[in-house]
Amino acid sequence: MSTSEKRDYIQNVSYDSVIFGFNGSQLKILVLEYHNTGYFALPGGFVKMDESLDDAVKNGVSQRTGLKDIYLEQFYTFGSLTRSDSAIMKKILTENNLDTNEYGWMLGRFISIGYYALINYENVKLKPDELSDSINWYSIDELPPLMMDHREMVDKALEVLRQNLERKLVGMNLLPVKFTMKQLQQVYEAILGEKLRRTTFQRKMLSLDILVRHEKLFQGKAHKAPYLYSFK
Amino acid sequence: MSTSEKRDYIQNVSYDSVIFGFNGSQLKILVLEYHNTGYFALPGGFVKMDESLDDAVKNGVSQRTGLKDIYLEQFYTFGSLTRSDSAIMKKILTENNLDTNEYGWMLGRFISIGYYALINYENVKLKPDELSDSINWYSIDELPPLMMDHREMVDKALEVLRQNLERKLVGMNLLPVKFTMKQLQQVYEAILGEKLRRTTFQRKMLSLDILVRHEKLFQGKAHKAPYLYSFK
DNA sequence: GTATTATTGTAACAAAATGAGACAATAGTT
DNA sequence: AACTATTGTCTCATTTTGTTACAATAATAC
Repeated sequence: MSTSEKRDYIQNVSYDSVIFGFNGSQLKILVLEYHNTGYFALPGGFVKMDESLDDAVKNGVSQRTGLKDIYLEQFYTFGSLTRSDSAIMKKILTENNLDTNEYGWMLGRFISIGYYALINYENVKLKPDELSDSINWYSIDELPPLMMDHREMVDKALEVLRQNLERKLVGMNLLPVKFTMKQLQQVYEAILGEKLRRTTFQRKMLSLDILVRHEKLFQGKAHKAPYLYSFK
Repeated sequence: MSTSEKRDYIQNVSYDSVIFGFNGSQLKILVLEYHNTGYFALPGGFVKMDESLDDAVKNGVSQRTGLKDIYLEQFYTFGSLTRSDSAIMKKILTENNLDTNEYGWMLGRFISIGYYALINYENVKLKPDELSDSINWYSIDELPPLMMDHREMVDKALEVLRQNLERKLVGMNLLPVKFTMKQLQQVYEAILGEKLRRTTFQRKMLSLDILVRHEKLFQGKAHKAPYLYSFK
């Protein structure tokens, strides 16, 4: 980044992303850790003056995951005065040997737009950015302490995701193209945080008329092989 | 406004509000018209550097309606590049004899956070601001053409309001404290845009255990008087 | 007073959706 | 060939919702 870049971005506006993936049994999100600070945070970024908000988020999430065509939903905009913390940002800059004059604009108050992404866990190639040590998957019930209001963001993202689960088709973004009914049920259970009845779930899904049944999946187990399905 | 105020506001960020009221039969929203321009718009404003987003909206809506303790919900943040239109803003400034140098910051690209408000129609005392001719109620199905993306905002606000109708209690904000079952049903019908079955609606509402039944309301009509209810 | 009218509150039954359990089919193992 | 665990579907019970019916009024008309 160069000094001129300050003017390229909308001032005091950022975005943060809650990137959901599903490893087959648990719902996970991506969390990064800033160099030498112990600060864990959601992947975020800024919006260029000549770039739409959606594109800014899309590009940012793509860079970090190596994926294109990411399913994104805006879930809330965080605008309280107390959410920004200049001391935390200062430490992040200092530990990364960045000039706090040049990057002083990062210390101000930010309104941040939250997006969640649903991605296929297995296709991801994680790429830390310049400021961060690492970016890793964490189970949503085993998150490290997140800086500032990022924990609140995760909770809100999950709340909105749960609400959208009934209205929008979610599974297709977290699963491979072909999946078993059990896998689909596990996605629902992971998002809702509760067990569902197998027979009721299957009846419901089939009655929605959104699935195509394919060949069976032989898993080498000593029981009946399940069918594979895909979304219409 | 003075020149110094430019620095008091977050640049390139605005809010817009969809203020819903219910006149007894129709759902209405507040729309203002800018002086000498023919431009109809949603009430909006900017966010001061030392003010939370929620407070900015709360204050703005309060000033225009004369109400306190307004029920507000954030519904979406609009961040496309094409949504801002400097020609329209310029005309608004010119027709109000405002210097386009001093107020040039209003011509730029804005990310706008949408909130909807639910208020008791009857308590409102409307106050146009300095830039606008008038502020008036319009039925949601008889809106004038709105400038920029404000029509899209109304549609999105209504969509989110409908979704929230099942989850959150909405009637209390659009009705007087005590109301009849019929009035409550009319609010639901106005929001959902469809007729509901009287008996089913009544049974549902009573079974939710959220209403208190009070005395009857004698309307001077030749039929059984309905009970008044309030929310618990 | 008494019949009339329109609306309200609730009951009764039908239809649909969901919960819960049972069971046959079956892919691999013993 | 018997056994095991899981899947797909069926059945019946329970709950929720749709629909109709009807008694209980508050004012009006006579």
